[in-house]
Amino acid sequence: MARPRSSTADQAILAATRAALVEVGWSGLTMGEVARRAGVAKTTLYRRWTSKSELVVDAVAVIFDQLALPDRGSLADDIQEVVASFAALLEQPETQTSLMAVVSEATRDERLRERIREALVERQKRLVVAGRARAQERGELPVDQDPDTARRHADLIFDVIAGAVVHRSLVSAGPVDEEWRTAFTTLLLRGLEELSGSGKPGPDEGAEQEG
Amino acid sequence: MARPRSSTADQAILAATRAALVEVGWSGLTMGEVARRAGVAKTTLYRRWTSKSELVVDAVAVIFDQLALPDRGSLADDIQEVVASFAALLEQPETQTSLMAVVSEATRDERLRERIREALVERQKRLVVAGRARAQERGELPVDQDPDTARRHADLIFDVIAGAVVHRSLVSAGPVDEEWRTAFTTLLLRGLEELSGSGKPGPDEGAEQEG
Amino acid sequence: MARPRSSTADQAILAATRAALVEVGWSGLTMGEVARRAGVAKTTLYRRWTSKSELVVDAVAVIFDQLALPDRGSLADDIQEVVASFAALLEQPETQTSLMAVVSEATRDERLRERIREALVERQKRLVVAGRARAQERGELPVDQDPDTARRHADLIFDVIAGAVVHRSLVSAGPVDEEWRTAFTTLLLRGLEELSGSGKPGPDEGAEQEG
Amino acid sequence: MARPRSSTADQAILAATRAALVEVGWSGLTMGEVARRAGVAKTTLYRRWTSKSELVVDAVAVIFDQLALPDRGSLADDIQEVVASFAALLEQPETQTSLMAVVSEATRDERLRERIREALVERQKRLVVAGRARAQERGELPVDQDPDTARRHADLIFDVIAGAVVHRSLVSAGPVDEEWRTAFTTLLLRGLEELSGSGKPGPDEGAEQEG
DNA sequence: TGCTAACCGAGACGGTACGTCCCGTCTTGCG
DNA sequence: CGCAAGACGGGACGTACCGTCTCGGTTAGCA
Repeated sequence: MARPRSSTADQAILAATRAALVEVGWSGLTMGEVARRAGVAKTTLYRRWTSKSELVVDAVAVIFDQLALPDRGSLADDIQEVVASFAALLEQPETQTSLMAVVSEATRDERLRERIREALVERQKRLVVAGRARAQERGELPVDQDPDTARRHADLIFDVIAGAVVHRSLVSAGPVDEEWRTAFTTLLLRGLEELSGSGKPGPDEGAEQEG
Repeated sequence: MARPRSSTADQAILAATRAALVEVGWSGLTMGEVARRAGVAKTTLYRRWTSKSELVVDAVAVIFDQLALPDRGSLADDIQEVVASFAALLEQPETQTSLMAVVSEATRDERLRERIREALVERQKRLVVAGRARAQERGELPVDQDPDTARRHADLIFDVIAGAVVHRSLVSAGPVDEEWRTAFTTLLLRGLEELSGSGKPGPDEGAEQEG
Repeated sequence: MARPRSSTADQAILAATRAALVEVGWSGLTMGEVARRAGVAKTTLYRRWTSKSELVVDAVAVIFDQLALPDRGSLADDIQEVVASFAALLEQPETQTSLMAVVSEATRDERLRERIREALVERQKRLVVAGRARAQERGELPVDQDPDTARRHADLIFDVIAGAVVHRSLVSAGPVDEEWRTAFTTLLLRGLEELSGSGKPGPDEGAEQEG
Repeated sequence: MARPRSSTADQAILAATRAALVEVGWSGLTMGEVARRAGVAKTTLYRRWTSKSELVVDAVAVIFDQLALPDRGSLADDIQEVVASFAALLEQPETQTSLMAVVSEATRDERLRERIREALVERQKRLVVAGRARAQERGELPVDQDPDTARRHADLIFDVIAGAVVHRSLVSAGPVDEEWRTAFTTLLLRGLEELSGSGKPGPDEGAEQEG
């Protein structure tokens, strides 16, 4: 009956949020400033997002959607690739701050936790699923017997990869360089085989493509 | 020549910070409230810590110092143990929020990053070092040839364990239960052997592997 | 276009200021306390008055507006009257302190000086103007020839009366009693005639003095 | 028995106070800053003066002691002279601010009021006494019959002169220029004659309205 | 095609916490 | 044992944002 909400405003707000994040970071980001940049009233902003955190989750989600998994020919190379591109994303200051800050807020806010799962975790888990499928096609990993186990393994692998990279770059504050990526991939690769192989031997040469 | 700083005040402030964190959480924590609880003037507080973040790093560090690594007889059990106790720490809401918030702030603050490395990362890395040494004594892992490589491996393992557990519980928001711990340990264990073995199969798996 | 400022708040703030002045005096007066009493946020207060001084000028101005000049039948009596009522105002401790403190601040603040001129000086000069007009009607003083000279004389008379009374009661700390008022009026009255008469002898002293 | 107080410190403190007053004014003046400039501990300062006000009264008193009354040959010229030199003093910003601020504080502090009377009022009243004496010698004013009346007249004159000049320059914020001084002197001179007109009835009794 | 309700921008509002400044007092160790 | 140095508990400052609440002015969709 009455006037509908302007969708132009939504886009302007998210764009303004990203722009402001780059310039002033999470803690310097204020609702008032986002509103000002978007040429929008604070009221309008609060009508759509109840907090800075929710706004930032939505604004940041699209950045992670840029991640892709080009086929590099082997599982090892695919892992190295995704680790490298994820680390590259985390080098952008606004991604770092936003991600951690939002996670921090979420520890006290179930609603926000849910939004993070939807907008970030589940969306990026696709990379793991794709990588595993590809490795299975190549015969590098055994084909899943049980879809439930498959999902649990994918979850674990996602947490190990994302967790290790984030911890390395943000907490330990060390570089995610060639050397680190190689060592990490080595560690992960054998672990993966073991996990998937359920007791089968896994010398990385020897019976390599033996299945 | 002048009056020295009161170490009583330091203790009172850190204790007050921990107490307040439990009650009101990170975002509810204010410098004024900490000062009030500690029976101290705000100025005294700012004379020692320039921000809420630095204060919380120091206050939280002692909580992590409680982590220990009792000898469970095998590397696998030791890993399971440390994962379980680390996860238990992360179940306390104030630990969760504080840790992530502080990491988030640190992305824009080198000084804070350094304090985190000193007070948290380097201090807890001792668990990995101890676990590896013990496994080497038991013959579960080959003895280090090169101290530098040893350190890099310890760093990697620390990031993988801490990162995976944190990501699992805080980002993916899944439980760190018996099942997850077992799967994670399996993954990690084989990866470790591979990493340490420099191509050689682990000593006690030798026969098994080669069949 | 936006919400207009609440005039209710203005009134509440000025009233709270006066009330607080009576209770705690100038130096005990804080912006925070005024805001609390007025049921108003500090920001609202600072939006209108940039300092305690400006606020107090406005709050005190209305007290001085109570001054009136009832017709006592002669210039001498009118002067005695205004001196007495002005001195009575200055006996109130909050008027004393506020007035002097504000003048003191104004010596370093042109903006405040202007506000004092507007809110106090110009407003109260009306008493002098009215008194002179009445005296001229009565024939006690010659009618002004030149409006500019008239204004300068009024200014001078105002400074002499206000200055002498303030100095007497606040600096010399002596009483502005009947005796002092009579002596002061005597002094002022003859001076006035001389000033206004532009060389003409005063009506009742002429022969006496020259003789 | 114990070590005596350093009198050097006293001089250094008063000098530092005057220097600081010139630079930062009354409101910018802090005990800590005075101590720092004087190379003295705050403790030492508080041992001698209990408040900023008392310190400033003592520091400012010596400035007023510079006032002198050279003989200009006539009462009118002497008055013009003292008004001019007093106004010149009041043009120095630190004198203005300090004087008014101290008077303001004094309205709530009898001890300070007494110190002002001693250090400023009584000391400068000498100018009036000297001027009257000189005028009486010249025959411009009748010789005093009663010392008590003489004192009261001197007090009144002092309040009128000091009050008018202070009010003119600090409250009305007008210039104490040649024109103003002349008008003021005219007013005062005739008033003085009338006031001194010994034994004669006051103008508002006796021959009040033409008689 | 005009009514009218929901939308919009602007920004004032009552609040909370901030980090700073200065207060006046209290150690501490040098001379 | 007086002093400088400066740490201490305390209180107010003026600012920055918060999230809510008027304000008029502006659409959009039903009548």
